[in-house]
Amino acid sequence: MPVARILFPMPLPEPFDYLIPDGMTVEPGSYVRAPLGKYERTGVVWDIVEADPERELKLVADVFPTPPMPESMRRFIAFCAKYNVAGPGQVLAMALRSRGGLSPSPTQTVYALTGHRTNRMTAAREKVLDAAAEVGKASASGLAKEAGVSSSVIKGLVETGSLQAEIIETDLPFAAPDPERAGPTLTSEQAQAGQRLRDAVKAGGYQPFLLDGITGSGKTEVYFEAISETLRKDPTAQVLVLLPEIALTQAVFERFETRFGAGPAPWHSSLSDQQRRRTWRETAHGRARIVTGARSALFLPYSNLKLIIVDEEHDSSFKQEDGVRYHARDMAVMRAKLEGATVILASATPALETVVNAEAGRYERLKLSARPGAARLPDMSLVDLQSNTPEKGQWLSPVLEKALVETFEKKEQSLLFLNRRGYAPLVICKACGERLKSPGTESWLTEHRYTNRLVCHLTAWSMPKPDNCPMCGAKDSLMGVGPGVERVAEEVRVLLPDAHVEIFSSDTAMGGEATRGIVERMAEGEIDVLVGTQIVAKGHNFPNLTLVGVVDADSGLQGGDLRAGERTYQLLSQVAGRAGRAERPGRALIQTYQPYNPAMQALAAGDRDGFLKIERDVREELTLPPFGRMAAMVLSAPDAAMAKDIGLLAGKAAPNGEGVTVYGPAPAPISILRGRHRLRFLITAPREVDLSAYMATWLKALKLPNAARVAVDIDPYSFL
DNA sequence: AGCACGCCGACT
DNA sequence: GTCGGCGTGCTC
Repeated sequence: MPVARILFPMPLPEPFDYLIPDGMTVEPGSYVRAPLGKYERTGVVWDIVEADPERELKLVADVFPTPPMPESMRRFIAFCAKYNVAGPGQVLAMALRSRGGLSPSPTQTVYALTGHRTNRMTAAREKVLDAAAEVGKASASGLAKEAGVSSSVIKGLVETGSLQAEIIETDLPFAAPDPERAGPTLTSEQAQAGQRLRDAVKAGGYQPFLLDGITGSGKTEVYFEAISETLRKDPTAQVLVLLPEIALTQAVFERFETRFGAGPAPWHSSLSDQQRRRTWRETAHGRARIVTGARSALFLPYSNLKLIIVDEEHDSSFKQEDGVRYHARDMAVMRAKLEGATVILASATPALETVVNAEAGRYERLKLSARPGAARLPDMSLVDLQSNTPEKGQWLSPVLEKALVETFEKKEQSLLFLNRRGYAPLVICKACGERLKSPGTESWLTEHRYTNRLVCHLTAWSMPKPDNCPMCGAKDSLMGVGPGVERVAEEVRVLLPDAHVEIFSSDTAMGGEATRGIVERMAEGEIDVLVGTQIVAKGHNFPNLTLVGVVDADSGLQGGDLRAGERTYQLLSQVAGRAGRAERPGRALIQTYQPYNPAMQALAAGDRDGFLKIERDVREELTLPPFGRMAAMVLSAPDAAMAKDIGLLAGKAAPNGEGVTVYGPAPAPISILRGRHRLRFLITAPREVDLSAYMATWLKALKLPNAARVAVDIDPYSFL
């Protein structure tokens, strides 16, 4: 008697066994319902084995009409669980993040004109027929609302035969992209890279690429060639394009639409339930041919995934930092391997890990070194703040001020970059010296003048700015310290009273609509100086932007983070790359107190490879990633005493491992977060050690009180 | 994950 | 005497 082993999307240690009732067709990968405890739940048949006739088992209740999850996907889930030290069920839960996707689309009744006019017309009926002529097919309530009448009028018109009811599915299939559509004319360099990708897709099988092209060199058009070939070669093949969440904009959607005549299926955290189940269902049935999404789109149940593109592959948003902690870029490469697919990692500033993989021959490197047309990379120069100090209480050096004035006088645009939201990143009391913190954390409150509130950027907690110091009660003693984008914008407004200055940060650009507004005004030249955070670094093209000023280049270098230098280099070169993308040459001024830091020197010289070489040597010397492995274990408890106890407990439980070094426990850099006291271990090992297995053994040996929590992070990025 | 079972403190 | 706090263990 065959038994279905069903994996549930829960943190259970293994799949559970169920009998398959007579007449039910179930295969490995089938999506099923089965009784579990008190309720019936959805799971996936992991495999089918022979039953022990002695065992009393429950029966599989139902099978969904969805194509079974392919074996490659099940193997991917198993790998992902093992590698990232999570339960397979927890990983499966990421793949089932759409409630309705397993069932057929819900339906809706819509009404359309039949062309027949009754002779018993009334004013209300007239209005409805007019509305129907205008909007086409619509629901009864929609039509009634449009016409400004009650829905009983619709009912009457159906009875007289003027309107006809029609049942349609609410989740429509995505329009099919057309691979034969001609793309833009490519430069010879682009065409060559594009042809290499086409050849790889034609040959089939696992083939990893690093598409290494400077900002503005047309990486997108080149990987569009690979997409086109994938769709053309196999009419059921699917393509996944992973993008940083922040880059999933209307503009990107439109680029796909222009190239392939149809937009991609979207997947990201702010989709509605309806959009989510639509993309999920269409992907599972193989009807969505191109999916663009944030990191979680990697866990959609593609029926025939043949190409994965990780755009901006160096971007740290591909690292998931809670729940199952995984790196979508690394998992994408593994998924491509299991699917026998082509994978393209694209970036102007590839991660050191990726460059090392390319140099070792594990990835094939394709270089794009020129900007098409007249566009040139901006001239970069460092502004040494030691000798070029801004006036007290200001943040723009005389050199940068002069450049801003010149640019404005030439009627060109400037962009000032500062990765700090709000007005001031710290608020202190002049009377008692208190630094205002968010409750239950060690994190400082940021002053926001725009809303007149004090905000915690870590927990999003906020309060109106009080008149009196909450500690000593002194009146009007609270003072914002340090620069935020609001304060820098204020400084520019004093410097250039006639200029139109705007702020671009996640606070001013809530939602796509406001973002588009700012981007459009900037593109049309209505804004003279844009002061922005990280959000300005991505993708936008502003033809008249010729000056980029980096207000505080050093801010990213602090914190003792393993990748601080690398990240600073990537971010700043991306920001600087915004300047001079059309005919006019651009320049970038980078304000720093550390002009001799290798990252700064490399930026000024435009010597990315030289910088990577220094980084590489340092990491190799210290056997840090990618030359060694690293993991973190973060423990938290509701109070300091328990935190100390569990730290000792966990330290004692650490197993011995060949070559493994355990550092800690140390207070986590943000040691109190949301009222919980946090400790951290860092674990390093040589490359050949299976650090995942080591961490799993440690976790198993660890018995902690219920209030304590543990999280394992393989290859941590954030050191918070 | 969700839920039941169970064992101790404060209430009609 | 019961109601309900959340620690522990189970779900094929």
